[in-house]
Amino acid sequence: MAYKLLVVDDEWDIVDSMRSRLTREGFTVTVASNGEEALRKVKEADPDIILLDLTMPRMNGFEVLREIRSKFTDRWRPVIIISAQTDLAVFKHAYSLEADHYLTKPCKMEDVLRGIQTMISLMPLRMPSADSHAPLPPVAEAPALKPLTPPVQIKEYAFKEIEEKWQRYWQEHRAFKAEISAKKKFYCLEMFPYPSGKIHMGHVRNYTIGDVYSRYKWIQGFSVLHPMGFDAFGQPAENAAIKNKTKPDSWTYKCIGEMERELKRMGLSYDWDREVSTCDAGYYKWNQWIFLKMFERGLAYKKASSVNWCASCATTLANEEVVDGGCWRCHTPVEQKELEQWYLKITEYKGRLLEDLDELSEWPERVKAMQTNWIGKSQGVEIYFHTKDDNQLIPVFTTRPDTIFGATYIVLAPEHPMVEQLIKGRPAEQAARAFIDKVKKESKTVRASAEVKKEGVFTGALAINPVNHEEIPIWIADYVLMEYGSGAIMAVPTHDQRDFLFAKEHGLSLRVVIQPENKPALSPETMTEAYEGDGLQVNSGHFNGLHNQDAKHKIAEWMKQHKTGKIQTHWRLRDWLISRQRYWGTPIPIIYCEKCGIVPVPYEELPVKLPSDAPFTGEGGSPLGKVREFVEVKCPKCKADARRETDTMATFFDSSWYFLRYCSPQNAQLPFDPREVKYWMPVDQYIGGIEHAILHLLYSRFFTKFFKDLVMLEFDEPFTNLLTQGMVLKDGEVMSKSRGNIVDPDSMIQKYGADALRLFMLFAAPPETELEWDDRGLEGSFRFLNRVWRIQADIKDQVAPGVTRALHKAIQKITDDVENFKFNTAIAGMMELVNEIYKNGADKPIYEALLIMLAPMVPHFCEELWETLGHKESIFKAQWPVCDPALLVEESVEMVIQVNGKVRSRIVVPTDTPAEKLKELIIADARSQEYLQGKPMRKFIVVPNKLINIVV
RNA sequence: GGGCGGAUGGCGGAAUUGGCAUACGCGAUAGCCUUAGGAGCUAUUGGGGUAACCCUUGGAGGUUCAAAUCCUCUUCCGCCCACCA
Repeated sequence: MAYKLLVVDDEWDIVDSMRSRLTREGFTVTVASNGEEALRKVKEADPDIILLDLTMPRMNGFEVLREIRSKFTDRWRPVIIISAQTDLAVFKHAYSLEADHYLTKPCKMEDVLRGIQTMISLMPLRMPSADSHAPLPPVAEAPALKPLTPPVQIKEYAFKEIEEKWQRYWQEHRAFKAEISAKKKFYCLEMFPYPSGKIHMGHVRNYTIGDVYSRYKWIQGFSVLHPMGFDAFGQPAENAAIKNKTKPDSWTYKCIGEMERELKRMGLSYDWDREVSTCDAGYYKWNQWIFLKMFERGLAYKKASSVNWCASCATTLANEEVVDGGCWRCHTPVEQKELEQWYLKITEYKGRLLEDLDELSEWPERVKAMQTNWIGKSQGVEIYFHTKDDNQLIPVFTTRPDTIFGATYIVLAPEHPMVEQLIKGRPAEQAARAFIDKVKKESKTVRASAEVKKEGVFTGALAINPVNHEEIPIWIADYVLMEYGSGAIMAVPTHDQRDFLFAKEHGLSLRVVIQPENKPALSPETMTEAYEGDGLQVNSGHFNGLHNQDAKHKIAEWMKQHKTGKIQTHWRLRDWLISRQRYWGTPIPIIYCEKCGIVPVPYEELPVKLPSDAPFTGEGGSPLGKVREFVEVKCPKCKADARRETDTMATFFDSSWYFLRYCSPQNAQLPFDPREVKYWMPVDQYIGGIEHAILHLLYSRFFTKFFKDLVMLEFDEPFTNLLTQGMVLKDGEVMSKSRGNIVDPDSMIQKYGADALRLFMLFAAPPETELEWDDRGLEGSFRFLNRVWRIQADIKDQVAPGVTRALHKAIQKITDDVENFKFNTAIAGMMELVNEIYKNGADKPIYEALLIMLAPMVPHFCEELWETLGHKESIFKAQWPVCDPALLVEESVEMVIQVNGKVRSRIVVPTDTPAEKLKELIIADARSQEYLQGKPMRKFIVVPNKLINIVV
């Protein structure tokens, strides 16, 4: 039986070593690093023996022991105290609390094991006795525990001091100040964070990747712009305001401060002088400026649309705030409410947004595919159906005009404007109205998520199919959306799965109009699902026999001629709703006047500032609407009493142009200085999560094109290269609070230093793929740094030529890998070089070259060693090592000899030995001959300096 | 349902794009060393077999002198979008 041990100590390294050693001895080991955790673990893991340290923060060992003795009395649980306390009073007190054994730190592992063995041997003798349930006898007051001298510095390099030292150095020397110069520029940008106050592993990964690349560019001699800022508007600040009675601005700035500190502890090479926060009036002023420019050009406009509305909170809800059809805060059922809202006419740029994707050769294909789908250009035909009774037009959009002869009914969305007149006075009116009301009540999310079941009602009206003049019924169904196409479809149940299901459900007729080739013929009676593939036209009048792909065009053409339809391009992209009925965002700079209507705030009055004293109750609509001084204004045109817009902008607006603001963050005349932008833009490398593949990137592209149209920019696309980094997982799952599997970056920095953390993040996986968090892996990175650290103690004057060759091979590989973001293999290359150095030694130039290549990844560490080696300037002023191809050439190579594709032998030959010579050598090679056995060679294939394959 | 991407040792991942599968790291095993312990150093580590040798990149087939890589079929997984007409 494996005994279960619980080891409790606040010193992580002791706990860890005990765990590994005791596990090796065959025990099941649970660990805890503080008293509270220990008690929880006693309950969960039910340990047989407990090893307990006395001095721990918050709850000391005495208290833990007391708790264990009073709460866990079901059986005897030996407790071994392992403590550095040598005071007799402490010793006595521990025993008075029924400790079973006391070991003084530092102690030998053998003593620990012996102690455990003794406890095990005693176990059968010590059953729970009656008096163990009795309350503990009163004991003398616990003696004070002496604070322990901190454990000896076990780290071989003092990362803490080193990291602080160099962070200070970079700050004081403005080491990463971006400046316009004659040098080639490089703009490296990572998506700026929402200032939640704490960084998470995703940030660490994102920013480390960007940091390595920009530091690499620094060393390469580029003029680098590497800025950081905060996407600081948004709901969490408002929620915090309601909950904690704070103000959104002070809460946000506090979070920014905390986040900044954490980012700085990562040692990131930002030009902090260019920091931007979108909630600064100096920033959002330009949001308003841009909005007005768009308004002038008719790109910002107002239109009614339905929103999720909570009647009890009197507020709008984002889709994410609708939980099970109810308000996330008060669970009141969510309704759809029509509100006048501001939109941006992004659809005006749809063609350019689609076409210019071709320019983006360095973007991941999948991001481009996602954008293409989002814009959703599709070619089709708008077919004109008419009602039978009063000849009213019902246009219907389809991408499958080839199936028109199979249309056996048409379906309107419940919101379709013609529904009312169609049902009026018909027998089905009652049922139809009930159905429409039911659908209207459902929020969009509910309606979209309702799977499979397709509900609908017959209007009682008929329509005429324009190609064959057939009379077909008009239905209303929830599976047709008003937002897409014309809000009406022709239904072809045989060739569209949704129509098929609906027709079967409601007993509507089916007709096959496309027969697949080389497959059994379809018939409506036997079909179990729609056939959506290609085939030959049947039941299609004079189009019979055509392939449906040809018929598509012929039928469209025919309808155009007979004016029964028109060829139409349809786009999925909608205009962008930017109104938010919230406080913590950019106020939309608009004034409503009874006489003059919608009046823009004059430019010279910008910014329209957020009032700082808005009330936060979470109820009764936007807090802005309750601030009289804000709402009540004079009309800029006629000076009459007027009302200010209380909606604010969606935060996506803020982030659609921040990369331009970084070029001249202080500029008071314009959103960005054209001279600076001309030098720095476009962004050479953009790095961020895939979750922004659609909206943020699309909006940024839209803004860029808009600025180009204002002649403020000369380029079409803002981001030349895009890298979408993968997520950080723990145990195969995304790290999240709800899963409780968060690993806090800051605590890892405490333990191993920022450099080790950075190194691990880069080494564990390529940037694009998911990264599985692994404590052990981080330790491995830390170990590697220590290995490199120790080389300094043993630098040779001369080394074997093999080491120099290894260096140059490494330079070639690492340079190529870093350039292409293959950091994991770049680090593997460095590890190989270090292994070589451990075998054969290194001289100073080799060590220095290694440090320079390592510097972008572990900057503090390399700066420190660089200084130790006697350099006065930062390592980032050094030259990136260059590979000398002449040194790569080896005099001899080992070649693999294959016989019939299987490795049978190897020979060492001079480099570039010709094939003829190789043949001779093989005839002389005994091992090869064994396999050839005098059989004639049919083929003799040579891959130079690598491999020979002989076919017999 | 549509689109994109995956599947390689006990684990994270390599493989110059068709040329020695498993680099590098983690974990594991043994030894050395010294320390209370950790750390460090050295060696071994895909599976089977005493060995020669055989097998192995989710599965089945194919192309090729040669396949993780190309082709066909198939299974499973992940992400994004989606009653999109």
